Amino acid sequence: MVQISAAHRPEPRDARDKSLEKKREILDAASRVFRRRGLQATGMRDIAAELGMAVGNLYYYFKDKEELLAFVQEDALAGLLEIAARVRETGLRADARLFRLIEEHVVRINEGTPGSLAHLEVEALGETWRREVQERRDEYERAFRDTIQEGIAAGVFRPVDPKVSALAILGAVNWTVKWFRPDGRKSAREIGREQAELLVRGVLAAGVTLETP
Amino acid sequence: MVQISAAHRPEPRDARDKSLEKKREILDAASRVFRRRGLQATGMRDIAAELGMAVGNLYYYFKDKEELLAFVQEDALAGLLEIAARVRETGLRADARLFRLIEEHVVRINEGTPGSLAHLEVEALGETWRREVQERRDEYERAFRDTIQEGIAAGVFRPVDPKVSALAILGAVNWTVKWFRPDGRKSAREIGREQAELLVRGVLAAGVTLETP
DNA sequence: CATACTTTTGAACGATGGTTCAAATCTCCG
DNA sequence: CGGAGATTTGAACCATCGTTCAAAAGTATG
Repeated sequence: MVQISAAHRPEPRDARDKSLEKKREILDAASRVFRRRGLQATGMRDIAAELGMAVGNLYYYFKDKEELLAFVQEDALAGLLEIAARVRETGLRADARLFRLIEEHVVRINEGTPGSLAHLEVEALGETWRREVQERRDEYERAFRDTIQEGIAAGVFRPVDPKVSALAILGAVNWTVKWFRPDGRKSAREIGREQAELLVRGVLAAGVTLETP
Repeated sequence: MVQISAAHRPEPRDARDKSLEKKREILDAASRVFRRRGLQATGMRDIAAELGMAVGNLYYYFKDKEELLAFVQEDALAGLLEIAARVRETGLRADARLFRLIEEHVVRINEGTPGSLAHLEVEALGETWRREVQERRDEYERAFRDTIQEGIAAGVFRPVDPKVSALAILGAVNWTVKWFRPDGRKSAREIGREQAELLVRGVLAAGVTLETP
């Protein structure tokens, strides 16, 4: 969820909703352009052009480029965290849950605008925002680490280092944004499932048969 | 290897070597700054500062920023391709070779300056140079794809999609540059070996025992 | 030394990008 | 309709970045 810093403290309800809605529009447009042109390469003017509005107007909704960037990243991470929560609720065995985490992650970041890949470049943020975003990212990584940890405890996974394994997995899936093409041979879901199979098998203990959801 | 376009066509031997040596120095310095500040974020002035020289001097050795960038990337890829060739020569079984490819890749891009991570951002290059660099990168990716393919043919790997698997592996290992810290708990080699074990096991056929070099 | 060359310098130029702001426009409610 | 706020505009400002260039410094050779 996006945390709104009401710049103008408007009347109770209507105006506030209107403003929030507009912020959403801007975030979505920014996501779209980021994906198309790359994060660092897109300027405020590009984002404004995508919306058909004047540059200056962006600054009515966001303090500066960094704040806009941070919001986009938090937004993307919020979506992923929601997925993680849903997967956890299934109560499936660790391998099946890890499988799903991977599959859904690949689908999410590669199709549909709200996915966005922006959170992959935290370096672009200044000290203040970076911590904020990184905290969320750590939370998301923890979903992977915990699942791996639980799998080890349950004996379905080998005794790997949960941190290194989680980062290997996240690296593999995040990398897909660099080469996935919507008009390619395979869908995001197909690729997600293939990668899930590879990566989950990589941590599976000997003698255990993979449980795929 | 770096392909030198002798800008000034100097006398036979000495001057040429001197110039080449200087180019090396610049490439190394550029690599260092890129790693520290990020690719897009570093300017010509930063690179010059790293060397303690004036900005303009860079343009005596490289036509423009793009050429410098392309050379850094080709340089990094050349190092990786050399590793790939050496691994192939070992004649080991496919799983052992893939293991080594992964291990050495992680070591190379994470320690020592000449490793560099610059080749991860091909988008920064213009049309002309991009093809040049991408061709080399494809060649490197082919080393992974071929090894996987051979493993499948030999029955040591499951029948995975070599392309998707290769990209998953490369994603996992390339991602290490985003989180590896030289002063962390584990060395680049340790991390490389752990990831190699995870990733190779991921493609291993049922019943085959991993052969680690 | 003197000469011819390579190498280095740093100021300056033009373009671009983030940002500001006063004015114009829109939106609602009395 | 009128006026008070919210929203939008776009020109202008300023810093930065890639790049150029004429001049200075260095280096080797006769």
